[in-house]
Amino acid sequence: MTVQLYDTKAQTLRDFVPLDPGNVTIYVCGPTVQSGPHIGHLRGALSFDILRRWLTHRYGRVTFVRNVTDIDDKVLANATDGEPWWALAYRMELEFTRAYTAIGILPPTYEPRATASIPQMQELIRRLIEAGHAYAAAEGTDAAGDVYFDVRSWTDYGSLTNQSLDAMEPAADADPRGKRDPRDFALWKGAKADEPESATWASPWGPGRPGWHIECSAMARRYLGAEFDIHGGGLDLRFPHHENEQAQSTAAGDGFARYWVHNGLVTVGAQKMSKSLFNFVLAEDLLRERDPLVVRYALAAAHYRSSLDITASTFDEAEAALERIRTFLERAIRTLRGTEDLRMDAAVPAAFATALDDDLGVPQAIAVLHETVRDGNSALDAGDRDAALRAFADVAVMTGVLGIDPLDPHWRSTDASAEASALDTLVQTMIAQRADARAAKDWAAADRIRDAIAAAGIALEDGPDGTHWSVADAPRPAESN
RNA sequence: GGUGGCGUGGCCGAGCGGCUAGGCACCGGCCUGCAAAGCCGUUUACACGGGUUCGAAUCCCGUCGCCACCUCCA
Repeated sequence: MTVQLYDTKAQTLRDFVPLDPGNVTIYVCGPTVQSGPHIGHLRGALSFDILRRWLTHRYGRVTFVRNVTDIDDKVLANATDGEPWWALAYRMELEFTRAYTAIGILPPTYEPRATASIPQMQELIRRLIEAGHAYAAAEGTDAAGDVYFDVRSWTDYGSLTNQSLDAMEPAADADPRGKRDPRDFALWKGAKADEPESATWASPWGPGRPGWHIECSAMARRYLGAEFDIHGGGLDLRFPHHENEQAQSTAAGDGFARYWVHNGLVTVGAQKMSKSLFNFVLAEDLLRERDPLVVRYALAAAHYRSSLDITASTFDEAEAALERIRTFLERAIRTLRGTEDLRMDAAVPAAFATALDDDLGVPQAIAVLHETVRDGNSALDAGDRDAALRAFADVAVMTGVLGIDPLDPHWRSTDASAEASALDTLVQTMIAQRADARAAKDWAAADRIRDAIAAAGIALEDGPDGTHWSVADAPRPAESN
């Protein structure tokens, strides 16, 4: 009954034992807000959203931190045409939030911006220098003002990704820039003449800005403490980012992350997305074309550690599977209407819990979900109200945990209750006319009415309890909130 | 060169030594005025070659192919 997680550092499945079972702590690397979100960002954030939901289900309380990297080389480089870097960063941050929200990713407990924790970063650097694991570049070199982490001083360096310094690809001799070792990385970057003053902070080592890696170390410590349970991020962040984070924090004396969890990458045509290959799928485009719930389902359906290849039918299949779930829920509600506590507070089915406990086995959990849907449909066919009610409650609680409940108001397109009501009246009238035609065995007239309704994108279903309609192919706005 | 991962039926995608994963698609049946939805059933597997075992998709060895990281990247 314990949760197991694959720890990428240990390279094995480990029993998850939180420091404090009353408050599980998770830090996930958030986006560098240099440009808009793509489907890979969504997949990564979604993986940890589901992990967070499941651990919340298991432990009751999870403190979940996902940062915003709003100062970085790329942010400065991408700010052009008179737009200040900080304006770009905020504009992109809003895009990320919008996309995350659209697919039902819950807001983090805290969402710190890097620029709001500069003192904490400086403090960490100060401790590293004091401990002899960091040094300021020599005066007079073109690296003056920089502070570097001394990788040779920390024998544990490389332990996260199982690499030895000597085996690493030699950094093409390179310009040592006053480094003791070419692999030493910047903790603090001295201000450059061509960089805006607004991106410069005073420090004991002169004006400058923090290096990328120190940002996460400092924010994790600030919001979760010197030691916390889970550190997450994309597989591509393992090296150098996470390796460096771990080196900094542990060299400074912090316990840091106890479990490292990494999500697999999204590929398109079996290749990693890259701008040079023109195979980038931007969240904005995707969410304009697809129901956000379908996007969520499709991105969640594969195991979080496997790479997910996007093909032409990826989202069509997700949509069909969701439709099956939705149809069952709606059918059950119609049939079981009047039953007390339709959405009873059911515990999740054991098989479902077992699947998620096993390294967040969402694919198997979804298999349990679909089996329950089938059982529920069978029960409805057989008129077994108790069994149907049980299945309904199970499906509701399972889709709730996964955040894919089709009936959740979150997925409803913009408030259209008045329109929906008007439409219902209209369609009900036509259904009644069709019923008359059918009663008179005037099949031609009945089919004409059904065709007319179908032309409007509305599907009819004849059941023992009457005819029901649903919008067959609902276009949804990109922003549902 | 170093460190990891992957190769399952028409497609997606589980599987961690023996018992049907699941979804989509296809075909047959039930239901229906016809459909739709739903239910039942059938079909197509484990890259290749060895080995271990009573038994392997699952463990071991080898071969081939693919991917990621070692440089900014979820």
